Amino acid sequence: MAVKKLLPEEAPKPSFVFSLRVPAPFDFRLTVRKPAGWHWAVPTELFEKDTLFTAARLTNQRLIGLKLRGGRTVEVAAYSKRTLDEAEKTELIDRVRLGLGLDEDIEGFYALAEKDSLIETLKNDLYGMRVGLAGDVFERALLAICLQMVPMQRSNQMMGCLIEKYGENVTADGRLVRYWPAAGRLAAVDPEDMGRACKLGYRAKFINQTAAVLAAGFPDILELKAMSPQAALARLRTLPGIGPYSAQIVSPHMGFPLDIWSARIFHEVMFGSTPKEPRKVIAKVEEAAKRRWGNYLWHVFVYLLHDLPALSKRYKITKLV
DNA sequence: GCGTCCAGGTCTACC
DNA sequence: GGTAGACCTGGACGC
Repeated sequence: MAVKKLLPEEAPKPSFVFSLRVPAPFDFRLTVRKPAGWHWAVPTELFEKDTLFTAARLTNQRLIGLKLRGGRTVEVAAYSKRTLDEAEKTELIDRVRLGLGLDEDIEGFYALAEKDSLIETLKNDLYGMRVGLAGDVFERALLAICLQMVPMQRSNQMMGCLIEKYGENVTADGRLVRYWPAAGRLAAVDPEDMGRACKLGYRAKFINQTAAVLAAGFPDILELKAMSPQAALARLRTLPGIGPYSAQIVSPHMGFPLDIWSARIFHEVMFGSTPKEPRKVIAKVEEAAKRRWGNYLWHVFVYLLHDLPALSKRYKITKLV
C-alpha cells in the first residue's frame, strides 16, 4: 500500500530521539515483525534491515512518524513538523515502551516450559518475542471490529480500505506511511457512505458510533493500562460493537480473546480433536487454558498463533484460511 | 455460471 | 439471565 521512499535530500531530521534498553530475553525483529504477519502499529508500516518505519498518534491527535532500529537497545527517532513538548515526549516514550512489551513478565511465561512441553516448544521457536501493544484504542477497535464474522482476507480488505480512503500520511526518515484514520474523521463520515466504500456491512455503524464516542473523550490506551483489567474491559465494552471478544483485543491488559477460529486451534492442541461447533467449546477451552497457564494466557495465545507452521507438524491443526 | 453457505461477534427482542 | 435471530459481504463450494 502507500509506503514509498523519498529522496535523501527530502528526508527531515528527527525532532526527538531516545533509546530504550529492553531486558533479555528480547528479539526486536520477532517483536515488531511477528511471524504470522501481524503489524506493529499499522499494516502499511515498512520493515527493512532491522529497522521499522511506522507511526503513532498521540492523545492530542498529533501524528508522529517513528523509526525504530533494533538490538537489545532500541533506538527510536520521532519525526514531526514541530518540536514535541515534554508531555508529548513522555507520552511517546510510554507508548513505545508498551509497544515493545518492556514490562512484560516474559521470564515467568518461559518458566512454564519446565513442566509444559507446548510452552517449551513455543519458547524455543520464538525465543525473545515480546507481545507488546502498539496503537491506541481506536486503531485496535478498528482491528477488532473488522475481525468480526469474516475471514482474515476480508478483514484485511476492510482495514486497508479504511486506511487508504480515510487515513493520514506521515513520514518517518523519508518513508511515507499511511496511518489509521483519526476517530474524529470517521465520526464525521456518513456510515452508509463508509460502509459502501469499504464494504463494511453492519460494521460501518459500529465504527462510526465508536469513533464518535472516542472523539468525544475516552480513556486512552495508557489510561486503560493504569486501570484494573476488569475495569478496562468493562469500560471498553461500553463502546458500540465492542463485546467480550473485541474488548480483549483492544485492552492493554493481557487477555485471552477466543473466537471460533482460535478456539478450534486451541481445542485441537489441548484436546487432540477438532470441535464440530467451535463456538460452543469457547467456554470449555477458556476454562482449561486458565487452569493450565494462569496469568500467561495472552502470551500463550500470541505465541501459539505465530508458531502454527511448526506446531502443525506435531499437532493436528485444521488448515488455516 | 449460479445458488447456497458461512465466516477470527455483537446487539436486541423476547421469554 | 439466557437465548434465538438478524446483521453485510464475498469467497468457497457444489451442482
